[in-house]
Formats: sequence, C-alpha cells, structure tokens
Amino acid sequence: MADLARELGVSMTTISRALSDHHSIGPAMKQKVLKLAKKYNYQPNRLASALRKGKSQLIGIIVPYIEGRFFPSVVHGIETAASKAGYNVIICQSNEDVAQERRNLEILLSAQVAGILVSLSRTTLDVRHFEKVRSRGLPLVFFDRIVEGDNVNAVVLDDQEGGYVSTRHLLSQGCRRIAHLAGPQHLNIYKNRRQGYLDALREAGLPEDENLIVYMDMSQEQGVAAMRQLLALPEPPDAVFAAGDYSALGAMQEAHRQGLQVPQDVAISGFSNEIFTVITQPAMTTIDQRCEEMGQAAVRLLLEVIDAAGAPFTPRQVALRPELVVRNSSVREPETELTTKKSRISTFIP
Amino acid sequence: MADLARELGVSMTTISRALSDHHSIGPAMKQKVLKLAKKYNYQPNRLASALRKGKSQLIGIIVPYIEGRFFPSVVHGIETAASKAGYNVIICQSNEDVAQERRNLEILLSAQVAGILVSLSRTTLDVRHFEKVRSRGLPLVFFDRIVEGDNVNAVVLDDQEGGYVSTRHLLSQGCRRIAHLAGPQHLNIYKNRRQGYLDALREAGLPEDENLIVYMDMSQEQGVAAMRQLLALPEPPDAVFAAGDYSALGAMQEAHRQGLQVPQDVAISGFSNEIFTVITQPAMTTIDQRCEEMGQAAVRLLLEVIDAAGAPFTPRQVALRPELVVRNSSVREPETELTTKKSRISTFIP
DNA sequence: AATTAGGGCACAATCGATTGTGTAAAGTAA
DNA sequence: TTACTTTACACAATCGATTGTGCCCTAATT
Repeated sequence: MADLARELGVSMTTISRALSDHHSIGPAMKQKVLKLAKKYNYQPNRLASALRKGKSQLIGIIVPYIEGRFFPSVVHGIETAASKAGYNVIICQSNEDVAQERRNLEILLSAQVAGILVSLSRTTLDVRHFEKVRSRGLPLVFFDRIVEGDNVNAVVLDDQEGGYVSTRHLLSQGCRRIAHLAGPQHLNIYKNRRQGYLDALREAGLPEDENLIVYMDMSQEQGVAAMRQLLALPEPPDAVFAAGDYSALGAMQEAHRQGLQVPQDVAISGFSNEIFTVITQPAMTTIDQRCEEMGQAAVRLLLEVIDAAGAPFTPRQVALRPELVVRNSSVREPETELTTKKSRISTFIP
Repeated sequence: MADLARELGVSMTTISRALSDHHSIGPAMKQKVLKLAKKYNYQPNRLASALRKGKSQLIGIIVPYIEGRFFPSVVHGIETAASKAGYNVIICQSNEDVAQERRNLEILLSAQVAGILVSLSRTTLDVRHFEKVRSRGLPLVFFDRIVEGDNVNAVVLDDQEGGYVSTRHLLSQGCRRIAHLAGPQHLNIYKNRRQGYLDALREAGLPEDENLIVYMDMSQEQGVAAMRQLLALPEPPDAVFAAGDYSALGAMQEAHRQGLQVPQDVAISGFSNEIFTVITQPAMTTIDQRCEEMGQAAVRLLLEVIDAAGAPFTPRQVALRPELVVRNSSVREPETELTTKKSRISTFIP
C-alpha cells in the first residue's frame, strides 16, 4: 500500500479508502488506485486488516471428527456457504474429547474468528466453556449435537419428524405390524426417532407393542440379531423401521437368510442415507439427513448473528425437515395420501 | 498484555518475553507473569503476533471438494497432524474449478498462511498460479492430484504398486486368467494401476491379453456391463482386478446373476477400500489408499519445508505404499510367498 | 457578496504483539 | 579494586491496514 501511495503521490488513507470504496474518495482517484493495484498485483494483508478492525473473515468450526458420511458433508455445506459470503473456514476436531474441544475453542478465540460453529463432542457434559464465547459477544451456533435449551442458536435435523414420516410411509404401504430397531435412548436422536415412530402409530390407531421395539447399538451385527428375534415372534412384523442404516442392513440380510422377500414379506427402512443404501438389493429406503443443508443453515444463522452485531439477538433454533428417500426395500403399493403433521420447532426449513 | 504490564509495574516487553520464554527474563519474573496471565485468563491475539512475525500458525488446504471417502479422510489426517504441531488448518474447496482454485490461492496468500497443501482440481491444466506461491517463498506441497515433475513437493499413493500387489495376490490364489477393469487412461491413477497389473502379469510369465482388459468409467453399471462382456468370452477370466470398488461391485453382482460363485469361479478385487466393501457378500478384497497417512505425510513434508526456512530445500516426492486388504471375494487358497518388487520413487513410506 | 454545505484528501492514532538496541545492576575474573 | 560479562528489563519502532478528525476548495444557497 505504501508503494501505491508513493507512486500516486497520495496518502495511504486514500489508497485504503479507494480500495474499500469509501464515499469520500472521488471516482477518478478510485480508478487510478484500482488500476495501479492491479498492475502491482497488490494483495491486502488480511491479518493487518483484521487486527485493526477487530474481526477477521474467518469462521471457526469444531466437529468431533471429519470422517464418515455426516460431518464431511456438513463441513462441505458450511465451507460452500461461508465462502459464498466471503468468509473462510478454519476447522478443528475435538476427537470426541471435551478437553480438546476446550483447547480448540481457545485457539479459535485467539485467532479472532468472526463466529464459531460447533457440534459437541460426546464427552461434553459441562458446557461452561462456551460461556466465554458468549461473554465476548462472539456469535456462536451449534449444529446437530447441540446444547439443549432455547437460549442458544442451534440447527438440527428433526429426528422425530424423520421417525414419523418413515413410519407413515410404511403404513401407507399397507404394513400394520411395524417393528422398530431403536438406538440408545439416552441419545436424543434415537429417542426422537422412536417418538416419531410412536406418534405415527398412535395417529394410525395402532397399538404400541413393546415386543416390536428392539433396543440396540445400531450395528449391522445387532441388526441381524434383532431381526432374528423379531422373526421368531408368534406374530412377526411385516415391516421394520430401523433408526440407522447399518442395523437396517443387518435386518435385511437376516430376512433374506430366512428366505423372506423384501419388501413383499417384510418392508424395511433405515436412517441416514449412507452411501451403501443405494447398492443393497433391493435398494434401501432411508431418511436423508440433509447434511449440506444443515451446514448451509448453520452458516446462514451464524451470519445473521454476526450481522446483527451488538444488537440484541434472540437465539433461534432451526429444525431441518428430513427427507424420506423411498427405494425398493419398502415399496409394496402406490403411496397413499395421508394428512400432514406440524412441527414443534420455531423455525422449520422444508 | 498492557493490563498485565501495568499490574506488575513492568513493560510490555517483559510480558511478551516472559510469555515466550525469552532468556533475558528472570525465572522469578516469568513465574509472576505466567501466574497473572492465568489469573486474568489472558489470551494472546494471534493476529497481532502473526502480523508482527510475518507468519501465522495457519496451514491452508485446497481440495477439489470435501465429500466421498477420500478427501475427508485426508483432511482428517492433515488436521490431526497439523494440530499436533501447533498449526491450524484453513480449508478451501475448488469445486474442480481452476478459477476457484486460483481465488483460493489468493485468499490463502493474503491470510498469510505458513504453508499450503493442494490437491489439484480436474480442470487445472495450467499451473502457473502456483508460481506466485513459490516466488513468495511460501512452502507448498501437493498431494494425490499433483503437478508432475521433480521440482515440486508431492505426496501420492503408488497406484502402480497397488495394481501390482492386487494382481500378485490374485495370482497367489491360483488365478491365471486375470481380467482388468481399467479406468480412463488419461488419468494417471488409472494408467498406473493398469501398469502395475501388467507388471505383475509379465513377472509371472503370463501373456498380456487385451481381451481381458475393459476400459470404462468405473461406475457400478459399467462394471456390470464389463463383467457381462468378459463372461461371454470363449475363455472367461477366473479373476477380475477392478481399478475401482464400484466397478468391482458391478462385476460381482453380474457374476452372481449368472450363477457364478465368488471367489471360487471368479475372484474379484477392487480399489479404494470404500465403506461398502465390507458389507458386500462376500466382503470385497480391495486396496486401501491410506488417506490419513497421506494427510500426515503431506503435513510432515510441509513442516520440513517450513522449518528449512530460507535454506535451500530440494523438492521431494513421497509415495505411500498402498495396503492390500484381503477379504473373502478373492481368497481361494492359502497365500503363496512371492518375491517383492522395489519402488521407483525417491521416498517410500511403507 | 457572504455563508453554508459537502466533496476530496491528509494527519496521526490505533489494533496487539514482537524485537533490536540501550542501559542499569549484579556477578565474575584478573 | 578495575574491567569485563551477564542478567534483567525498558524504549521505541514496527508489522499493514483502518478511521476519527481536520483542512481546503468548489458549488450552492440566501
């Protein structure tokens, strides 16, 4: 910048203002500056700018890890949305460790990021370290694994809705004894999926049958075992709604092993839209978690908070409507029209 | 810092030096400073530090995208290794677009990163934009999709070795008519995998039979088609080495459809160790690309260049030895011992 | 003609940490 | 005791960009 100023015989003030399109610089001067900047291939030093302005163009992300299907896709969505808004993304992994999460938080704070997106580690029970962020007035948005309560910004998938639409879909296929492979109930996602399942059953006037609900850890092996258990019932199910794709896969394999046809004898649907669901035979009906949209929504919310600056901002919770992906593992007859349910969450993104 | 200085009645110089463990500060004073810093929860401003020092603790990554199996895992490896070394990672996606890649490069430069890791976009034919990085003396390491030549730092998987060990494995299983599902030969990875396949055949004294090589785009559908074509040969193959897992999957499905047993009638091996390879039946033999190790190796190399500072550094190419993952789709008899081949690349990480 | 308004630009302070140089006081060797 | 180090700290400049304030000049208003 100093070079440009010298060459044009003006002050650095003028250069800076011309470059940032300040109103007090004449159009002629602006042109000259822009041209010279291009000629010299001037590159602003973001550090200096951020230091002076007290805000960088960086958004910090803390995720448990960058692996599997979910988090990479969310990060993909975040980076895309952030980049579109002129922000860049600095990414940290907590490795499911609170201590690491805390360290990451410190680092992001000291890097003067403009805002932080967090998906909690599994070991995060105490969330007090986030209060420092709030006390600094730094925008903070949780996604997927969130701090419960309505005094935080959060973006989640509506798991209950997911369980609900899955079950309704199976009902619409004529199934009446719908089993559920349920995950650990201390995890919200699994609790909610189960609740959605029960909601749909109740709405259809079907009884809740505890024999049809198997609790497990969502692994493929346990899916096999659960299916074996279900098929041994006096009245075996005519459909299975699994709270995870791996357990659904296990169930499908066991059904095949016992000579049953999917979906004719037993319809199956999973949850998460894992890659492999398209290559099973039959391809598996599942729930897409809309990972990228979640990333986008989180960024959108974060930017709103950032733009609100110091102004009082009411924390918002956003729920993404899960998408039912219907494939052959569940299609027995043409879809029947059913009435729709409303969501309970403040903002609902269809 | 100013607060600390005031409270202790010393200058900021002292504070700064105490915090960075400078020799000219007495141990007593250091203790006092550290203690007070903790008490006030002092957080250094990395921007200011980086601005003054001219180097940040940030490493920039440019990848085509953060999706699928490969890149997220590499990024995971990078972040883990970088974080261990006290660096943080700012990540950019080129979306397979040179223009975007160029913009990302500018951004990273203006963010004053300490070094850059790049995997080229598919549309990057002209690599001149990287010369600006070099002219700035900024450490630069390519990984996976690299600029060819020995004047750059690069980390790659040795695809030829992958093709070679896969084929040798199939040979060791007693297979003698080994087909190859080959990818587009203008892409180095596929060319090299094919070359490794040919090397192994030649070494075993088997003829190269063009009828047994099918060129395709590596999709599941084309895998099916290719297998159909191969099985229609007068002398069908007794094994298939596919340059990708999806095509291997298609091949396996078609084999099953024609009533063949895998691996008894035809052994199959793939490439990439996609998630689904463990859930096919039989589970699929494949090549693991050691994504995380690639990330680690890239960071290690980058740090070496960074630490070499201005000192003349000879560019290095590192090849990762791929790992053969043997599963049931290819195991017909106990593994036979074969002699090993040497690699052609300067550094070889086993 | 006098006054006001505002356009266009420069001065100088500032963001927070780092570092070369200067200077006392304390310690060591001769 | 003198001369020379070493230790321990302060001063002030610096990294590169931003911004509140002030000045000058032209144009418009009364």
